[in-house]
Amino acid sequence: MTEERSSREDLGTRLRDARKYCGFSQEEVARHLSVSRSAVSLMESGSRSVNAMELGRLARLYQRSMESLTGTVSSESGSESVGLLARATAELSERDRQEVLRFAEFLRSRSSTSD
Amino acid sequence: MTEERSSREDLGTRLRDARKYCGFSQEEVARHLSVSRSAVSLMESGSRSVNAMELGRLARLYQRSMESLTGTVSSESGSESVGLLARATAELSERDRQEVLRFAEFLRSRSSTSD
DNA sequence: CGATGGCGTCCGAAAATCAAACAAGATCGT
DNA sequence: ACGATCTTGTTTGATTTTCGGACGCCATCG
Repeated sequence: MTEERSSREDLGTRLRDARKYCGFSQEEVARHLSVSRSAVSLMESGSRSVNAMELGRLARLYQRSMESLTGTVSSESGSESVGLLARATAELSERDRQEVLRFAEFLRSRSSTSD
Repeated sequence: MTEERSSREDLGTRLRDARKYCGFSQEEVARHLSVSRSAVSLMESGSRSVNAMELGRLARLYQRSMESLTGTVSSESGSESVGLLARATAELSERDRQEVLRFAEFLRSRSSTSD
């Protein structure tokens, strides 16, 4: 909950910075998103969550990538293996695929440090 | 409203495709997001909105960009002028900047077709 | 100094979300 | 083939969030 809150606040801060950088008022942004101005204020203070579509429109309005707004790293360098695994197992039988997935699940649960 | 709904369904479909491609169950994704499994099901059917943070974590889990999940185009080719404008006005006096913004606002309200 | 614009915050009403529960279909192990 | 297990969709009523309007505050404008 506290964790949730802090990253929402970070997002809010970035949103506010981006908006001010572009010279928009909350009112204008509100109209752009079809929400009330107070909603925008709450978003920027982290007291209201921003949904995916709103994030998309904001990114477009502010000329920024979504990632730069949320602060998430698009792709952690270490493992691009996920897609490849899926591709590989797609050709196996339903049975064997299940095996592989089970094993992968096992590995995931074993090393719970990373995602 | 109908518009809102359809793009949420699109997002849901992409989320479901991505999840299946990676071989995850809704249960696993739910744990990853710290939500109930039913929530994931509703997300994928478009009956529940996905907030920014959830979208971020999903993008990371599925090894995809947020844009590819929401289907939004990161930057519409036509106008990269917004950032530039902001940069330019940053050096003006408070007064003059207000003038410019007022003018920009006027232009925006004039041609209400685009964003 | 009055007016205006931008913003934060509070409020009750309305909507969204929650998790738990059940049903259904598929696949598994034996 | 049969029961066990897994995965998913859907419903339900309680809870939480969000809504937009209103108010006050502060800065700037005229």
